[in-house]
Amino acid sequence: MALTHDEVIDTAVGLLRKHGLADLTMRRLARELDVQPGALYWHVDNKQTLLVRVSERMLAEVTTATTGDPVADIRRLAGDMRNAVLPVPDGADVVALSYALDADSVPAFVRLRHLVGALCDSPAQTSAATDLIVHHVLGSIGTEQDRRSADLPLRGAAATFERGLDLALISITPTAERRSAHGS
Amino acid sequence: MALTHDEVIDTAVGLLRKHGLADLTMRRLARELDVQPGALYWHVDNKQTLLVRVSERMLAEVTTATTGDPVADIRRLAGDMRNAVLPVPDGADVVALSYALDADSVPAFVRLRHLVGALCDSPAQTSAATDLIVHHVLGSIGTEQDRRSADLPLRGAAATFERGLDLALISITPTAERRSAHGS
DNA sequence: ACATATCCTTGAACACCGTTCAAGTATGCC
DNA sequence: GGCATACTTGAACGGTGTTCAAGGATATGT
Repeated sequence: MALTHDEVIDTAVGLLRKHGLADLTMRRLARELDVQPGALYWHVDNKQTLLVRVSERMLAEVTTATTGDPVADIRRLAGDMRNAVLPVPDGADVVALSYALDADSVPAFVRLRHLVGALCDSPAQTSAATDLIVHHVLGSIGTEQDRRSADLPLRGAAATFERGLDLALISITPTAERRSAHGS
Repeated sequence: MALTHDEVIDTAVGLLRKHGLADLTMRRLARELDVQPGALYWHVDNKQTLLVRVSERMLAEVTTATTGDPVADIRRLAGDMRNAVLPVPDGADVVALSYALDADSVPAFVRLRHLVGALCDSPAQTSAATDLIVHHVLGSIGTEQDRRSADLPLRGAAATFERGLDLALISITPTAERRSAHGS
């Protein structure tokens, strides 16, 4: 059977999930597929674009339902992204690259921007708030993964993630709701 | 003359500044110092810790004066960090690693945390807000650098950075000041 | 002045890496 | 069968981080 683009990407994701970026090499990937390294270059331009595809695949199934409350939806979407990326070593780095290079090709990012837009007055504010949230999500995950791979303790990473996300959300929550939620 | 730890780090910073991470190799660094690659390992444990030292050196001179207004100080400190890291290709990646592994050894981070703490009620909130700001600063720079190195347009990166920072700051600005600044 | 101990460098090797490309093999179509 | 298109091989090119026995330099003690 001939190799498939999807087969290459899926195997790459599997390799990343199991061993991290250091072991996701073109040669290792070729070995995994019982193929010579050169064969991969028929299906993929180079390693960088392969990583972008890997990132898209990692986030492909992050598409939660809408509840009607945009703030709750954003919180849930961010949490789902974290759950999808955190167990994949070096996942945050890979996803950050694809956010920079081609954010529009990742449905999860498009949806996040849409949800944030519903709470913002201007496109500029929507961009700034979306960026802030994405940077926080990917930054938190990245820090956590860097520490994990260096065998350093993680001291309540999940709670810090949620708290930071809440702070980011405060800035785009309508003032009325903000005051009522202040005491919690 | 014998090689010095500082000389190695300084040359590494210069190399990173001029050519980016791809050209900051142990061999290239050794060539720059007219030395065999093995000699570097007397002064540095491995490449990862070398990068952490490089990051510390990059941020070493980011220590602005205090004006009395913590919000203004934070804004200025964040801007200075951006100015220090942005012109160094792949600088954000390198700094993110050192924030994850050893944030306390970078005075700029310690100072930021101190300033944020002055506006927060609890240590937990201080941690979350500091994380949020650092993630935004490094995420913005990282996105900008990734796009630059891929020859993609940058569409008002500086303005988006400032706006995102303002949003993050809203969440820790005392409510009274917040209402008065809302109309701008 | 000589021996010793510590500091630092060399040179070579090990086991990898991403990428290219002419030449070869399959596969489907007329 | 012939032919074009789709895909793979095998080998090479010029790199990479890291280790380590061996050796050279340098300072200290006598």
